[in-house]
Amino acid sequence: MSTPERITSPVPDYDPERVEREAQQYWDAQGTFEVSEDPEREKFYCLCMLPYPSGRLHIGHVRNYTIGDVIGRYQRMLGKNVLQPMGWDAFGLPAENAAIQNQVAPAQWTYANIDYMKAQLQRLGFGYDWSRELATCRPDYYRWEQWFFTRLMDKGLAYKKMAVVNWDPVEQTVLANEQVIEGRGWRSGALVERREIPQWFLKITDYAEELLAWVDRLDGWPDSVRTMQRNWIGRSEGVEIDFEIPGGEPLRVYTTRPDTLFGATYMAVAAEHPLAKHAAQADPAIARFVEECKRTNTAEAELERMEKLGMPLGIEAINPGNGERVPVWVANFVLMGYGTGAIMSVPAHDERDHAFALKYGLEIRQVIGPDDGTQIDVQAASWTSKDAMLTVNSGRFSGLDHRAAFDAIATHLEQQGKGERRVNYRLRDWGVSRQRYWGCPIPVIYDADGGQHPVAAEDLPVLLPEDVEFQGVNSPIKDDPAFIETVVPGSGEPGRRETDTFDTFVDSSWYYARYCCPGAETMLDERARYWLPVDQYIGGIEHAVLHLLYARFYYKAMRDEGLVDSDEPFTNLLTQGMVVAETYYRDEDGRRTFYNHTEVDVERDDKGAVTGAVLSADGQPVVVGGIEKMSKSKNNGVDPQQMIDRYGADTLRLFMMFASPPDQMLEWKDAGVEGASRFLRSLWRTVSRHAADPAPAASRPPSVEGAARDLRRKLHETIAKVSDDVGRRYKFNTAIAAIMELMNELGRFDASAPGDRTVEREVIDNVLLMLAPIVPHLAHALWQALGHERAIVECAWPEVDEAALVRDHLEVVVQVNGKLRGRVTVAADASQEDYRAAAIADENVQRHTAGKTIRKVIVVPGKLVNVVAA
RNA sequence: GCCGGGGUGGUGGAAUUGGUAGACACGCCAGACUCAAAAUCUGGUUCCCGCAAGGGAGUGCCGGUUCAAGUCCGGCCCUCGGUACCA
Repeated sequence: MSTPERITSPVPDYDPERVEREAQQYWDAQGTFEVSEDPEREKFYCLCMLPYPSGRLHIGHVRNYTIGDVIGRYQRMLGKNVLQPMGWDAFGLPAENAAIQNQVAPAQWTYANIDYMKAQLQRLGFGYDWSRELATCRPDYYRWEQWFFTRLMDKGLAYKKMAVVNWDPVEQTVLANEQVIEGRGWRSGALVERREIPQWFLKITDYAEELLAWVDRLDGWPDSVRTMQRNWIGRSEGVEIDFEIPGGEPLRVYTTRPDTLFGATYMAVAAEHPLAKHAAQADPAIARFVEECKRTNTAEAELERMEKLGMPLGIEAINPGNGERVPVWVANFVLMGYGTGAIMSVPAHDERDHAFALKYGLEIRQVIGPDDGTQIDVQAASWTSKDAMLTVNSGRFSGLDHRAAFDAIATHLEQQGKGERRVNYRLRDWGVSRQRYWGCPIPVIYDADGGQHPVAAEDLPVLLPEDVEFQGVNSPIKDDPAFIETVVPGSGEPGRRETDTFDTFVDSSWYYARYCCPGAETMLDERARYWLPVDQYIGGIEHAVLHLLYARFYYKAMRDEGLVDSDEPFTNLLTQGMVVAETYYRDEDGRRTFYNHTEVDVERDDKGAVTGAVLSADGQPVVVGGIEKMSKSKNNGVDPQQMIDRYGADTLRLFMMFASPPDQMLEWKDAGVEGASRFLRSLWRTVSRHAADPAPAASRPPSVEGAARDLRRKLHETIAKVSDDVGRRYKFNTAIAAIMELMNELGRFDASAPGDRTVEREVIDNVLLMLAPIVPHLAHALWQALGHERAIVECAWPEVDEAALVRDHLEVVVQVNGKLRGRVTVAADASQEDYRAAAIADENVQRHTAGKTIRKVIVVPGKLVNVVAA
């Protein structure tokens, strides 16, 4: 504890606003974070997923960017040439919603948001090279996206086909899945329909095999993300089988279970399947059913959860295994977009087929069973195992295991010309067309015959008009002759522009490469080869599949275009857990309005449990909607601005890193910031007082003893732990806790012996160095106050003094039969026998072993002794 | 439905390779300082029994492996994220 007489002069209070302004001015003036390619130094590209400019930063952004900044600044202290860029994922749906609601052009709304949020990021002191800033809605960015798409068209990797969308029949517009609530359009309240329209696709499936193979080599990625990507790609080996239809084209299905062919008792096709369409023409009941199948949105989760319904088409197909005739049904759970749009149903050995068969009284026939002869009842439940099974009731294919039956039946079908082995992927081609305004225009021109022509490179970019007014909800460029009317490249004939725009995932699939070469007059240049791949990528776990898979695909496509020379874009990935928060809403006039927690008063019972909530403005109840991911649409974001204003950026940064480990979900509550603020104020006082005293001797005495030795040991143990936590484990919360423990110990240290102040100084210097990545402004100011000439941002990460870690004695715990019964101290070099003797000699151990025989003594050196007695 | 996470005190979380459950904080309680408040400092704080020493229980639920299980295995429950047009 510091004694009062040591205060030789009053020290200024911690003023975060001033400290942070001065540090930021220093970094700006020095150009600290502006970097260039330097082949002499090891590079480190540290990247956070770029934000959507929704209006204000929310707490999830602060978490994400603080993690990135801590890693970037730490790597910088290790001497690397660190690039940290920042930009804006600026196209997207919310800008159009704002436009429709507030009569403001999406561009204007977006640019205003970018300005505001950029100022917020700068206020937080992140070490970005702002000279590389980009916004995906700027023509100098999307020009190259358009150019690359025309290259993909030339290579046949971009193509057009029919695909289903959610159609709002009242608004006469396409809806995103998010805009469909309980089957109805979120504005109109109308029942949404599925509708097929022509759309552009990228052939990501051409890369399925490579994307899958490389998942195994992404050592720097979390296993959970790798598993999710593997499952998403969903490679399967199966057989395509033709079922003859008397008087018609054969019905082709794909199955991964040809071993169950003899159990196929009915077929099911999608509502959009030609067979269903044809049958609907003749039968009004089928037509009604097919029509009914359109009354659903396109989301897989919805489709899988809805009631499985079907109708017989009055058609029969011939099972090529046994020649039996089986009925063909139309079913709402079979989708045209998957496989062939038709399946063979084996109710005995597939859960969904089983449920459907029970519902409609279809035959359930067992064709596989346990290989030990155990009887199973497939009428009661499906039996789906591939292991320890044998085929039965399968003619000459009976008595085989899964692999043998698969091969024998597949070979038989191939010989008969009725089937072929096929590798299939769950992964589907990437639909990139959006029928919306605020996105990158797809650079295609149609001639009078509907022919497709990529826009010539010299005519790019196809500019999106920014000065627009929304009439209703539809994209203003869809009926804007000035945008649409053009000439066909080459022929000079009148042509019409594509009015669809790109999925915003296209924008975010290559931005990390463009950061490397700002201003380039090509898509990428040589500079990209220096910086890529990204060494550390940090972003939300919600992007585990879509964004991260699209970006991987795009990178490989860029590689094949000769633009980059590595295979994967992100060497190491840190998936940040989401910051989630309570939602509150009301349903009025068929639309749902969400309210922010700041607009709501929560009512609790005696135990603190939430019983309900009312809107502060009118005192009327709102629905407590449950905890969800923070999002603009759910209006459950937390505004970090108040905390910046009140406590400063460093306190907020420290709190965010201390609150939980980065990969864990964080349920936001406003409490706890106070502790971070208290720690920084206390640190400020301690260091300021120390700095106000005369400087201690520069070098430490050759040996320090007693309390000073213990303190030095604690210091170097802490350096070891913090280096491991920050550099390897990404556990910033425990790193901070370790530093707090060290500071608590320093607070108890009475610096009175000669050399003590030197040790105290060693602790303070190293604490500031370790905290510099997390609270860089405060570290900068205090480092300066201690009289260091070089700014802390230019200093190296501390090193562990191994000699300081040495201990003479260790305390270990003693258990009797696994229960803690005492503690003993042993010499650091104690033998197993020493441990055993010390443990058995312990008074409490004696009491618990009295009258028993000691059977075994387990010694874990340095940790514990377990005495097993009975 | 399917795929991937998570569940530990009043709260956030710690326990890194199977070895002391609850580090470090928040909150709360008591005390010091103060006319008072704020700030600061000291002590206490998983639950139950006990003056204490100490004992018992305890990491979502049920069962198992082990000298030893929050951690490993089997089966459940709840919850969050993704589910291809939110980003």
